[in-house]
Formats: sequence, C-alpha cells, structure tokens
Amino acid sequence: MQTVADALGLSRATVSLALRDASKIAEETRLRVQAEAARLGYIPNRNAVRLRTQQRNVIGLVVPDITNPVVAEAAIGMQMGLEDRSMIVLLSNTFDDLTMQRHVLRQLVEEQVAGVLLLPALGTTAVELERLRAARIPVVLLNRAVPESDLPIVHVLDAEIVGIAFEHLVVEHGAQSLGYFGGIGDAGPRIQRMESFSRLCAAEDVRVMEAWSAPSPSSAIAARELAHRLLGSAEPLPDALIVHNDIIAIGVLRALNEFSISPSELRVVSIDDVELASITTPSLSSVSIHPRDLGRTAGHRLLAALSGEVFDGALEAPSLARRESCGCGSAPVAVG
Amino acid sequence: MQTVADALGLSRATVSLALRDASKIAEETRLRVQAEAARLGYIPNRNAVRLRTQQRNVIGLVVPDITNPVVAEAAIGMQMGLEDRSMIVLLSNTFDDLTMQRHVLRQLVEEQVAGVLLLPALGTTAVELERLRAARIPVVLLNRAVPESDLPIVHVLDAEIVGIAFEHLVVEHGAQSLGYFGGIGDAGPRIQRMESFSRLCAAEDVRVMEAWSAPSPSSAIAARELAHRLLGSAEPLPDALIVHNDIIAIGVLRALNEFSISPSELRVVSIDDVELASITTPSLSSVSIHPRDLGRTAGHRLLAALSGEVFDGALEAPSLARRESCGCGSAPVAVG
DNA sequence: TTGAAAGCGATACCAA
DNA sequence: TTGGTATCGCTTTCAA
Repeated sequence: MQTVADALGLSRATVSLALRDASKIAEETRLRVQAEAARLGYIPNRNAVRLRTQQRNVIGLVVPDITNPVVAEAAIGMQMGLEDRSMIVLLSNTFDDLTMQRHVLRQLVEEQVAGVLLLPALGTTAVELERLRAARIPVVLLNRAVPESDLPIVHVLDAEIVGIAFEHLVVEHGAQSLGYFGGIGDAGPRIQRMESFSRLCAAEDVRVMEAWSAPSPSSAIAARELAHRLLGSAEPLPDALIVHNDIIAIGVLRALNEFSISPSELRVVSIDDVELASITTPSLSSVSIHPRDLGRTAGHRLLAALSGEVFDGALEAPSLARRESCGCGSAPVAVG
Repeated sequence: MQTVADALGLSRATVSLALRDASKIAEETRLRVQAEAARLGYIPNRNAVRLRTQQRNVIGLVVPDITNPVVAEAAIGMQMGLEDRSMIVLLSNTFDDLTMQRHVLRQLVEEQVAGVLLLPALGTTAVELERLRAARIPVVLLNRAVPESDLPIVHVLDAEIVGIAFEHLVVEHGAQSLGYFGGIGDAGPRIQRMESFSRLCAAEDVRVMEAWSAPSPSSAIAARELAHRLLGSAEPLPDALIVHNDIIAIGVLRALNEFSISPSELRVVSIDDVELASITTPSLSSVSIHPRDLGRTAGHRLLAALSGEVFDGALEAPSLARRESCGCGSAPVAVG
C-alpha cells in the first residue's frame, strides 16, 4: 500500500511520517498524502506496525464462562476502562478447564499481548502462569486467587460483602441461625466467604446450619435441586440464608416458592445484584458488587502495570439492595 | 530468539524448519532443536508469522451487548465451532452504537482479521460495512439483517418461531386474542416476527391486541414497567402473549404476578429459552432457539466462507419448552 | 540436509 | 523537510 501511496512521487518514509507525526512534514505535503491515502483506501497493517515498534495494544481477557452475567458485566466494564487507549480485547472462555486455559494462555503469549486479565480456572496454580511470567506479560487476577502466586488481584471484598449481609440479617432482622448456601467448594470466593461467615457467626453467637451451608455450582437449576432436597429432608430451616450469588439464589427462591415458604420464614440475602434480582418473585435482596466497576478497575490496574505506574484506584464498596426476599417489604414499583 | 536458538550451531532457517515441517530435516537435528527451544522457552511471534505468511487466524466477533444471555451463548457456541482450527476470537461490544461499531470494525480491518461475525448495531446500513468489503474480509451476519446488503446471515427462523408459539397458544390453548410483546421497534427481529404474527392472526381470525403488541427494550425492568402501565390502564387483556424474549418475559411475569393474574387468565409464551426460563415463578414456556447452535453454525459458515467452500450446515429447528406460564401445568420438579 | 538471502509492511535513524 | 536503508521475527525459495 505504501508503494501505491508513493505513486504520487514521495518515498514510503515520507508517507509514513505524514500519516502520523505531524511535525517535520510540510503541512501541504501532509494533506496531499492524507488525501491520497484516503482516496486509495489505504489501511495500515497493525501486524507490521506491531512487529516494527514492539507496540502492544492487545489485552487478553480469560474467563471460565462469559455466560455468567457478572463476568459479562465485568468484561464490559473492562472494555470501557480500556477503550480510550485504543486497546483491543481478545476474549477466551476456558470453561473452567485447565487444559483449555493452558492452550489459551499460550496463544496469548504468542500474540505478544500487552497484558492479561485472568479469572483463573478452578485448580489453577502458579506453574500454569509460568509462561506468562517468563514472557514478562503483566497479569491481573480477577476474583479468584492463585495459590503460591503474588500476582495483583482485583476482587470483591469478600469479608465486607459477607459482613453486610450478616449484619442486615442478624441485626436488622434478628436472625439466630444462618446458612451460607452455594458456591464452588474449593474455589477462592466460597472459601474466603465461608471464613468470614464462620468468624462472624462465632463472634455473634449465631448458629451455623451446616446442611444449608453446602456448596453448589453456579446454576439456578442445580441450586433449586439442592434446596428441594434440603426442604424435603428433616433438616431444620435456618432463620436466614446468605446465598453465594444471584443465579443460585434464583434457584433457591424457586424452591422456597414451591414449598410455600415465605421470606419471613426463611430470609434470603444474595450476592451480586444482577439486573434480574429486582424482578424475581419475590424480588431478591442482594449485596451489589458492582461488577462493571470491578472490570473497569481491573482494566485500569492492568494499564497501570503496563506503564509501570502505581495503581491508586479503589473498588466501589459493596452495598445492599433491600428487596423482598429478606423480608424488607415490597419492591419499589416504578410505574409511569 | 531464533538467534539464541542457533546458539547450537545451526542457522535460523534450519531451526524454523525443524520446529514445524517434519520432512527435510534430520530426525536427530529436529529433536535437538526442539529440546533446545523448549529449554530456552522459545515462543514464536505470531505477528511476525502473520506478516510473513499472510496467515489469518483471528476472527472478529462484534455484538451490541455480550451481557445478553443469548448473545453470550452464541459467542460460546462460535468459539467452540472455531477452536479446532486454532482461531482466535477478538470480541467487541458496540452498545448498539454506530460510532462505536465503526471504530471497532476499523480496528478489525487493521488487524487483518480473517473474518467477522457481526450482530449489527441498530441502524447499520450497507455503507457501514464498506470498509470490510473493500478489504475483502468475509462477514457473516447474526440475527439482524442489514438493509441493502446481501451478506450471508445466520438467524433464528423468525417465522417458524412465531408459528410454534402461535400454534401452541391458539390451537392447544384456544386463545382468541393475542399480543406480540416487546422487542426493539425498528430492529429486524421484531419486524420479521410481527409480520409473521400479523399474517397468522389474520389467517386464523385471531384478534391482535395492539396495545399489548408494543415494542420494548430488552430489559426486564423496562418490560415490567410497560406491563404495569398496561395492566393499570383500561386496556383489555388478551388471552395470551407471545413475548419477544425471555428477559422481557421475566419482567412481564413479574408484573402479572403483582397484579395477581394467573397463566390461565393471560398465557405467556416467550422466545429464547435461556436457562433461567425453567426457574422463574411461574416457570416460563419458551420457544428455544438453541443459541449455542446459532453461534456454532455462524462460525462454521464463516469458516466455509474463508476457505471458499459451500456451506451446508443447517440450524437446529426451534422447539417449544412447555412450562407453567402458558398454562401447561406445573414444571417438572427434579428432586433427588 | 542445511545455509544464505530475500521479503512481508511498516518505522526510525541518519544523510542529503 | 525529505529519501535511503536497516530492522522487527519469521518463512521460503534456491544453492551448496
């Protein structure tokens, strides 16, 4: 293309300059070049540019499941946090599969990406990330920590979240027995939250209902089945439940509904506050983690790492959306 | 790196060959090279490879909103349809904004992507895609058609979907009056479906309730508000509603619930059948469009276009998931 | 079987 | 202010 462009008597070098660096080129030449380039429909080849300049403008986003609304929101937040710098996002789903993740990470290294935002697959260890480290590609972890690794991580403040839900249920609603329902058993988030949960229950003398504190995959259907099983068993009901996330909570709500158990009998506070939470029946009280902000912050953090800056941004604090499922009364109905 | 690799006495060319093309290289040399490469942690530079070979292994996926579960599912389906060919997916959200879409498409052209899967932003016209055409980048459209353009499109079979819902409501449930609720007014899908809907209603002498056939954005909250407004007004209820998608339907269901209107009074059949549909209260009868299959098919179609093959795959036919919201009885409860 | 050299499309240095 | 030329990392003839 360059050669075509100097079909107006100039050298490629001049054209190259004229198309970017404004200085050092006669205003008139520049305009002529730009006009001609536009006329010919010239489009620079990013691959060549990258090869020559070592420029890196691609960010890898690696997640287990983009279908998860929180993940999708975070992805969008990240894209928003990056777009001004004309960064491009390479997305990959790992399906929580280590082999897949290995494959993907290798590809990203080959692509010479500027950095990687990683929501690690279950079972990810530091060795999995060795290649990235060797290639000196900055990595920011999202939500799930990786054992033995000191990578920067942006994550929801588990202790704070659990604290908010706990405080609301115990202090405001007077719950005496609690369960922490769902979440993948050996994944970071559940482990972290269970820890806070247990500590709080012990400190405030609240009874922990073990059966209702079982793990569950992030699926409404699976959660509903589990809740069904518990409701059909002799297990006593706790006063309230903190549910690992909204998707799981929707399954639980459905089960409670089928057993005609009202929020006053079993209060539910969930975590995430996705859009759907306000619209379920009963509507779902949920601790909002502001997933978009999470993604945006992670993006900024990665950018900071790229330019060697110190990162100073903080995550938006979680906050409780009070709705019906905890017994806080009816949902606000916005009718026009 | 190559230079480092021939620190074992060979030329870069030999190394390059040894690392891929098995023939023409002594078995022993090859092994030595590969061992050394592994030891040194050599990673080929995709940019250089692409530049030299003109190889293209990146596919652009451009969608308005990855947060939409159907879109997310389709994205995953596409990724699955592509992965064996070691293709990489560049994802971008346009937020249904034309300026954004222009920006993104330009980036994709610069990246020299092999092809683009595009779920066009509202208002996209053929001129928007001119650049892609000029760069001879194959495009496959997803779901929304682009006026004046003859690009191949993979889309849900709107007429068939509406037919299934209509038939179920009118023939099996005896509905005499119907509404087609929601969908973006000037977007392809709603227009297509409204057309089928009107034709069917006319043919079968079913009354079309105009007020209940209003457009609505794809948001449960907005849909609920609209339904609220209608329920609070003097508008008569139709016997049944075909709802544009599950997200909208969830909002509608919530509104009906708040007005204590049961499925027998207003039957609802929705479109999409996302996972959540089986778990709402009442559970949502929905025409499944198999979004993953949609994505996979689109991916295959694009691959076919890349290699100049004729595309022969067909889309999975839509099918109705009968649940409670149309009055088909209680949801199957899978209790262990 | 291996090596030398050209070239992919751009940038950047140094002269002119 | 412009042009010549080396270079980025790799593949690919063509000879040796």
